[in-house]
Amino acid sequence: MSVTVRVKSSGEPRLRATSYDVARLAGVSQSTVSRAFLANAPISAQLREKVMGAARQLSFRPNAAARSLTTSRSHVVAFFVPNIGNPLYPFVLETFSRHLRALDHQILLLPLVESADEALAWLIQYQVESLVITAASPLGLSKEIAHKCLKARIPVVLFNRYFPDVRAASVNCDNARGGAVAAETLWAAGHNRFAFIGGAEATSTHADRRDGFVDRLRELGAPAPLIETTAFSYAGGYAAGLKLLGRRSRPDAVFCANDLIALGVLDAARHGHGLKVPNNLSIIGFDDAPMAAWAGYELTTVRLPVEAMVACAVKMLLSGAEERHRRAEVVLIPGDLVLRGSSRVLASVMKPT
Amino acid sequence: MSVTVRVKSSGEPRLRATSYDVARLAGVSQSTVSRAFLANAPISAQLREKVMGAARQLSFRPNAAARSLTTSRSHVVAFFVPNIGNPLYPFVLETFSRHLRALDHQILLLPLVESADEALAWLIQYQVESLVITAASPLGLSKEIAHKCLKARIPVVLFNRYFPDVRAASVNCDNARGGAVAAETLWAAGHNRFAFIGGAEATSTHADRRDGFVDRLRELGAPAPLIETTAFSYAGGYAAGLKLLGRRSRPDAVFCANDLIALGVLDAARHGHGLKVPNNLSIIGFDDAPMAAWAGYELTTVRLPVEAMVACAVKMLLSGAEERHRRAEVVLIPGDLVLRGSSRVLASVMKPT
DNA sequence: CTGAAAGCGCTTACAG
DNA sequence: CTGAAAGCGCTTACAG
Repeated sequence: MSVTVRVKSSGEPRLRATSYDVARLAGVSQSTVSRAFLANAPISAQLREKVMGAARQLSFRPNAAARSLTTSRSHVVAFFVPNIGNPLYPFVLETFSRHLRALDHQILLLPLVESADEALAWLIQYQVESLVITAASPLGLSKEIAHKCLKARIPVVLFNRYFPDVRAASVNCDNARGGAVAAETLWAAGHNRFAFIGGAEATSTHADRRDGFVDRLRELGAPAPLIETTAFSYAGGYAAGLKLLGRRSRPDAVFCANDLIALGVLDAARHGHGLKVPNNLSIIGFDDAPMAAWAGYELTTVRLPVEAMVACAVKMLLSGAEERHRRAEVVLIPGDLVLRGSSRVLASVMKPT
Repeated sequence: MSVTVRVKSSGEPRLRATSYDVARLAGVSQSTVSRAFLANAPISAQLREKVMGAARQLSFRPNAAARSLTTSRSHVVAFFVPNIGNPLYPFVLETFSRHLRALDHQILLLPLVESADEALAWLIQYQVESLVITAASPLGLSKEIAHKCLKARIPVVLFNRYFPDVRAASVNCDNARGGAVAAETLWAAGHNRFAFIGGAEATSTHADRRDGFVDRLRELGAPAPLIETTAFSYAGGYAAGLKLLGRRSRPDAVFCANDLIALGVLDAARHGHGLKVPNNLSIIGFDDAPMAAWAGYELTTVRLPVEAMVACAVKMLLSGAEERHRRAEVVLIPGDLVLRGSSRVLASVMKPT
């Protein structure tokens, strides 16, 4: 005997309707109700309509847990977003949400875990189909999680991150190219005392942006830049900027591993050392966080192509489920330079011959 | 016959283990396996240990979908976060994540929906136990969603938002008190041409912050402030600031409905009108977003007590599940003023007699 | 196209 | 405390 839907006088169902309730109301079998909610099921338009009418009356929707149990598919993608401090990531998450909605997949947030094993247990418990990791967490946890997931046959997509020794799919901005463009831009503007201020050493974003910058400067015949490392944060950038710009021969062109750092450096230059930007110092960041466009900063930066990166990640996510034995792919998507006021444009403009 | 766990040569399970697999390996009944994973189930320490050992070998965790089906409890809380542009909300979400993890509840992100009915259908499909709404969306969608959820007996907690005509539980910063403190602070500093720049008129944050400010100024015998309305964003604040500060008799003290607006006004003052802050103009915001503390802004603001608000919201969430007939509660939690450089402190300091 | 029935992986009375 | 069995609400061969 199945549960009866009791209806209060006010008309709200007290218990949630099941497909049996809908079947009874529509005068069809339960299987037919089930088919009415399946896109390509064999069912006549007539019956489907009858079912849908009854379903509407009862506010019925197929129970996702039951569906997951029978199909062994949860349609759940978990997200591990340790870099919540980066103002770009809310937009990244929102973009993923939009893309995944179109494919009827849901976003479950991975809670803060203490170990990769705990994360894996959680992923298994919630029948997560795949995992998106948006950053390297300080303790190398995300790398370990990625590794264990792959071993457990849970597809992983790394967003703007990769690990040379973990064969997970990965979508990245072409960070090295972005660094190279920054180098070209600063060199063309007539600068000659360069610096790079990076974030956590172990991250691919740090390393690739730095290498792209350093290598291109060398190719151009420019002097080698100073290299400074700090936290991927405003406070980190401020501290590093304060220190770097206090040197005897201070740099006149700084490329930072992300916007948060660049904004900190910019404020350290202005408020800590009384420098003019870009007159005394050009600064270029990376990401194009919303604040980069603010009138108080006008930060020249390399824009992270979020939309294209997410579209690519989602494609990998879903294909990964089927061809999970495919080689791990690392995709690079070019990011455009956004020229704003924090960097000088032309050497000839600033230093007329 | 139940599914056998096949093990590859490399040792990774190909199919996920079930409680039957664990039972077989541990030499106990399947019910015992189930009990081993339940906190207060009747089971001897000895058997539990044996089960746990087998479970570890097979990387077994109880399937949440199956559990949800038998218990009719999903332990899933859905989040509707339309105000993703506010840099405070990533932290709000992170704080919720931390609090809910302790209670073993999961966070599922509500996708962008087109109607309240669509949202409700989604909530039913995913067996969501309760919904947290963190803001009013432009089209009044969140209000409608809150209303329909309550009718469908899905507990709703509004975060920093309430609707006079929807009896949902709600946790708020004491916005009116915050506005009053801003008024007191600016009046004590010797200002006398006040303005309030708000966001969407229909939101309680806008209305309460404005009313607290306006009312307290009246009580103090101060002149009534100009009232300006714009979008809850940096661009909105910048535009409003540009306009307001171009007036013949421009205000010398502005209180903004949130930090994003305040930061926009501040930049409009400095870069659009060449004004000095706080010499020519004091500005106070609301929220204490990370940027408010940046050296480029030093924004005086009322700090949203996120930790306390989230703790309270989580308590409501879980009690709401049981005492859903309780009166809708609107909790106010005081937020402290954070004095920084964007507001003058004392009249006597600035205008010595 | 339609319906009756088995089964997904759990929890929980029920009996011992 | 322990086990055998029913049942949660679906999907999907299977038979017609």
